[in-house]
Amino acid sequence: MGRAPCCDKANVKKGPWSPEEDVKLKDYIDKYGTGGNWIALPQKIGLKRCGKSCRLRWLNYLRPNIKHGGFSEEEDSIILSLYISIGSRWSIIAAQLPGRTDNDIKNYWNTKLKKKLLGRQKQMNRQDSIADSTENNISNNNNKSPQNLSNSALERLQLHMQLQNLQSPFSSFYNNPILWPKLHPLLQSTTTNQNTKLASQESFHPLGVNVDHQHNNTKLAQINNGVSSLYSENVEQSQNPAHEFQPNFGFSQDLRLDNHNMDLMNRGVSKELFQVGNEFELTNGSSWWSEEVELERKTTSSSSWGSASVLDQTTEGMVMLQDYAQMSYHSV
DNA sequence: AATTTCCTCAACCGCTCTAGG
DNA sequence: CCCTAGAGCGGTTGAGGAAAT
Repeated sequence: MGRAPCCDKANVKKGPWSPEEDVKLKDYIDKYGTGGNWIALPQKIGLKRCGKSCRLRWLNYLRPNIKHGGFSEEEDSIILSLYISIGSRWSIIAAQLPGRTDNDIKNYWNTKLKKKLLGRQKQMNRQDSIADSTENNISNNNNKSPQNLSNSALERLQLHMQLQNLQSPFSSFYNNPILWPKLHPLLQSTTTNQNTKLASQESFHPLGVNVDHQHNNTKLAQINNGVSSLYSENVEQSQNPAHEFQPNFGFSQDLRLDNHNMDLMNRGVSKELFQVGNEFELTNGSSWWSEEVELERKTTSSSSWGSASVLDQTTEGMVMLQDYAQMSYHSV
């Protein structure tokens, strides 16, 4: 007993779209819109296609103002930063890049950008192994990751590692993966803040390109309109009476958000998060930070290391979450 | 020139989420 | 509340082209 198919597979055409099909679909949507019902749409137009297929074709290819290929370095930066912060939430990442589709970004990441980065990481690793083979052995043994660590999370950790290595190659914490999962993120934050400050003092671009910081900061600041300020202001403020804003590298805080949201997810309340101005509020009226403290009090540790969760659902047209991205390239 | 291997990206699959009855 | 249909999303696949042998 499986799930009922969304359409009659036998009478549905699959595979690449012909130009005629494209024209039919585009003309219809241009004139009448989707009508809010993709499933019914192909029948109205006389297309032997699944509604989902029509939707995908429209969103990824036929929709106006779609850009294909030719990602700029700025786009690379944004993708990388958001990937590190929130993982493979392609639709959210795509929302930050006008004209780009989630599918496009996903493909670009999987086929090019990731390799570009990991290529640099291999270079770094080779240098490291010459410099310190002992430490690497320990590290390799410890790299046998917990099975509950998703690939996405691992990849993000790897990228963090790379960023940190490139910036601060001798940072023992980042070279010692065994430390990561064992520390509760809340505890981790105090440790990593030191590294964070250090790391953010130098200009850096993981792709090895020159970064126009001013430009990027402007762009990235636009992205940074939600959770990061939430986190930095609510949390850092509580820890730092002087309320000194520290641009941060994202590692610890990101993980804290992950854990927080994983906790909430596990409790089935994450859907109830809403963005209220610069802070999130639970529907019961308590701030998420107070909720976090409460959760922290109740739970001894959080074992979930799944991919990041970002608060993204709001009503139509509202752009959500976003941030996060305690962008890597901020210089102080 | 022929064959094999690698790479890219459009499209599909199956799952979760959401809204409406 | 519960159920269901449709929308949306992320992971995966495979056809076709490019590069290597």
